[in-house]
Amino acid sequence: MNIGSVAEKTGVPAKTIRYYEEIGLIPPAIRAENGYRHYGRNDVETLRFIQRARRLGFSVKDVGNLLALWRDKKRASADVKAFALNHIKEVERRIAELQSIRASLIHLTDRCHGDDRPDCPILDDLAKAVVLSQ
Amino acid sequence: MNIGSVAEKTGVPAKTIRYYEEIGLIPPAIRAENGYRHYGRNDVETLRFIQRARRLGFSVKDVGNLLALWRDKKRASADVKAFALNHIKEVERRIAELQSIRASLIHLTDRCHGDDRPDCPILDDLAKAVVLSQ
DNA sequence: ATAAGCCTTCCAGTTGTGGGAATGTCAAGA
DNA sequence: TCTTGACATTCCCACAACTGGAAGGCTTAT
Repeated sequence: MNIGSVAEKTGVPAKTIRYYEEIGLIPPAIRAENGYRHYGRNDVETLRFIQRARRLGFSVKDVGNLLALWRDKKRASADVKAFALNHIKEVERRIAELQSIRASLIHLTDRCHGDDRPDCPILDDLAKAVVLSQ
Repeated sequence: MNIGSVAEKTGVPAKTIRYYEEIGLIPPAIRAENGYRHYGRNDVETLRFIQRARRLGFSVKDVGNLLALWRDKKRASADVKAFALNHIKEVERRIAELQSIRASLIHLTDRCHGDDRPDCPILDDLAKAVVLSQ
């Protein structure tokens, strides 16, 4: 299978597959006579794994660790779980931060009448005050 | 005031102030005889504005637009409000995405017993299945 | 004189791709 | 057979928003 077919099957763009190879996330592909990269089923499976983990917000580096755990058939499931729980904590931190930002923004916009007049508490507060800060 | 004092007063690192100048977010600072950048109260105020807007998740480009709105004393408050509401929508999209990711991760970890045994639904699902997908 | 603590510019690295150029290869149709 | 289109290759640049570091200049105090 050429890189284009793999890209189609996995949803990972060809360019990204080459990048993953370059940074060592996946091993170098076997080359055909013409120099084209050649892939098999395992490669597709691996790239799907990577794609799903990426969609779950794991960094590429994290995905590397997950792949290592995946390949190590003897690791304790506790290790994997700890890793995932850690990532959940990180996601929750980001959610909390965004929610705090959202609250501040809503506070600002609520007090802005939003008509033709120029005075606007949003900019006033950005300029002068601390907005809903701790 | 030298760049270091401004950095201290505003919380924006000196390096970042130079960067903002370079990309045109703030105008080039006046230089003293010795080539040092020199700042006044307005500059501090502007950088505080920028800092607050950045903390509210506005991109640097967005901050540029906010600064323009801020300086244009005659713009309608509706313009500013629309801008902010738009940003709220964007923040809410990001929150929703993260919450969906979080739900998937929790679904995975809940089914992983997390002990010494090697079998782990987290990796199994990443490898084989579509996780809580639409 | 020298040391510390500022300041300056410039260059490179970060994360995870995407775009595009220049070039090579393959399969199919006129 | 020649050409055309759709692939593939490598290489380098760009993005966002900084951050770090090197190499050097200025100021002030000791």
